[in-house]
Amino acid sequence: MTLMVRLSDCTPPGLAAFLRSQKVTPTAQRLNIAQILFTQHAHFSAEDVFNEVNKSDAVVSKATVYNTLGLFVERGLIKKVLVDPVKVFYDSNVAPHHHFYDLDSGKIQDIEPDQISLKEVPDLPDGTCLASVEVVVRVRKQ
Amino acid sequence: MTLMVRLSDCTPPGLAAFLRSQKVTPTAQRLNIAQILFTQHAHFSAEDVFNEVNKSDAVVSKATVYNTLGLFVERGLIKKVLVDPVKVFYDSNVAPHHHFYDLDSGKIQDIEPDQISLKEVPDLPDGTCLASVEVVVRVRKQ
DNA sequence: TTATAGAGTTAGACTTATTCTAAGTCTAAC
DNA sequence: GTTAGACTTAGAATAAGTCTAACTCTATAA
Repeated sequence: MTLMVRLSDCTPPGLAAFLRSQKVTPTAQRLNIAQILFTQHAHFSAEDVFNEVNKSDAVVSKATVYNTLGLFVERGLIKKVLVDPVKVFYDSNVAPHHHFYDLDSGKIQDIEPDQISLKEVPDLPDGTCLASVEVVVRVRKQ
Repeated sequence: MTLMVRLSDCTPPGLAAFLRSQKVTPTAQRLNIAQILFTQHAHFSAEDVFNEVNKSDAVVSKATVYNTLGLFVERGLIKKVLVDPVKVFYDSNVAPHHHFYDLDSGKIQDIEPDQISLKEVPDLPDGTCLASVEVVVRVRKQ
């Protein structure tokens, strides 16, 4: 269930098998979206995915794009990245890593996990368990 | 210009002097908003500030709330906190620290700086300089 | 003081990301 | 093949945040 496994076969049948293995019914729309997400490392907004998936002949509605991204997040196939105050990005790299966010260009870049790491994880608030640790390094021109 | 200095005098004249020292003209609306932000440690959404400031007799418009929060961020008096996918929070604690975000309740909590810290800052992308480093530890019930 | 320029504020319209709704379509299990 | 329920859809709805254009205040100079 790592990124490598997913990327090993990005043909429609390969993606369909992968989705099935994740208990996701592989519909035509989901395959189109999966193809976009899993054949390249990038950070997509919902709008990016919508534009990309509808660039060719395929037509997938906005609602389905949001539904599918939400489902994939729920299944752990992609991760939400909250770096921009106005929209959510989605990252098909679910391995532990962090992000640069360029305030001027709005571009997101991965920070490799060995490039940054926490000295210690703080004591969590009572009655809670860890969900994720996200580091965002904001940079600007110059 | 630390939090301590600011909190030492939260009377209207004290706040007015503080704003003036930060090159911010102390209007009635800004004083009302500053009072809310600087007399307690908390994380406010724009809506929180709007409700709080209009709870008593004062009436401050939504536009002014957004303008003022933006101005205070620009002047470094408060910080934006991006932890929630749908709205921005503002933190009157500008000292270096990080945040817990409870996915179930939506509550934000400070992580003291000695509780977490980075082993090393990664090499920044070419042509950029550091703006900020933000760590968000997401937790959930249990 | 008072006049004035420009900074600040306002209501409400607007924009934009995201969610909802209700009706139609597909999938898969029998 | 039927069928129940999962999936998709267009478009309406929601909600955070921004914009506009008119009005009001602040503070500086005379």
